[in-house]
Amino acid sequence: MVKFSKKLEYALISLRHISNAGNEVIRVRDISEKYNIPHDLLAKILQKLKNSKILISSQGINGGYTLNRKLNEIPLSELMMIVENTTTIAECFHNDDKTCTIIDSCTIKDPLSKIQTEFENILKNKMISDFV
Amino acid sequence: MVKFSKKLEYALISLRHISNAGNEVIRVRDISEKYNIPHDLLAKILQKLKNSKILISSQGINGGYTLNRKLNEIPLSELMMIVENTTTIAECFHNDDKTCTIIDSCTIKDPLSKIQTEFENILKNKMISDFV
DNA sequence: TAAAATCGGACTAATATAGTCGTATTTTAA
DNA sequence: TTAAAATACGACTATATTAGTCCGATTTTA
Repeated sequence: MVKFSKKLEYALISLRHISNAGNEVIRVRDISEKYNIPHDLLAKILQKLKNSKILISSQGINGGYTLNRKLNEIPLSELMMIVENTTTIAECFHNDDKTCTIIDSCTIKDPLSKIQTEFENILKNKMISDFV
Repeated sequence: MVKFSKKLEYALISLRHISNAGNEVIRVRDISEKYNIPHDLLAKILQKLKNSKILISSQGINGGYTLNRKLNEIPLSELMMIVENTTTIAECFHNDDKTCTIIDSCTIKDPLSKIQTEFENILKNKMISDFV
């Protein structure tokens, strides 16, 4: 069955928590303990969110994370890319003005790719705020 | 990344092929060879489709499969359940007439379940014919 | 009756996900 | 100034899922 990953769930839980905390700086440990998420695993997920500018981090003894972008402006697809290290599938140029140069190797032709493409389009229109 | 399985793809390819063949009986070997799909694996997938009444099989030397239902009447979600041995997620009774009896343990509360539920609703409205 | 098809359980291999470990760096309060 | 506590990050291990294989049984018909 198609499943969404734990990493995605941990990211969503964290973003909700940090978002609800307003300007307060949130430590990895705070989230890890409250929601029973492995600390090291969560730490890496939040690092990725920081590297992609969704969170802001501060190191040191009073360090932690705060939000850098509004959750209703971040598509779910973007979050999935970030936490799961995947790149977007190739854009399809097989459009009306006949600019497609990759017809021979076009992956959209097979059924699974059609599903995958349609699915990813759906995810682009779902914002994180819709789920937390 | 969320991915759809090879089994689902093999099922879709097979259904398209059998559908296009009209009344002709199609052998596992025909599909297996034409699309380079492992024979034994494909055989089991088609067996499942037969057990769930999407295909009709005949055994023996001239045996094979034919279609039993129209592809535009089979939701993608149903096909996924069949080929991947999964059961549907629990129906949510948390509806207007307040008949929900599982609020305390309701899994829809966490973000991932919200996504999963929405996603499965989408799949119910996509028919196999939309993808093959 | 032999060939060729489906039937189906048990098994193995490959891949992806989840989680752990160790060490470095940064910051700040005592 | 130094110890504590936080993030930073690569490498590693464990677990779960998916993909594929193997082998024998049953069914049908030329």
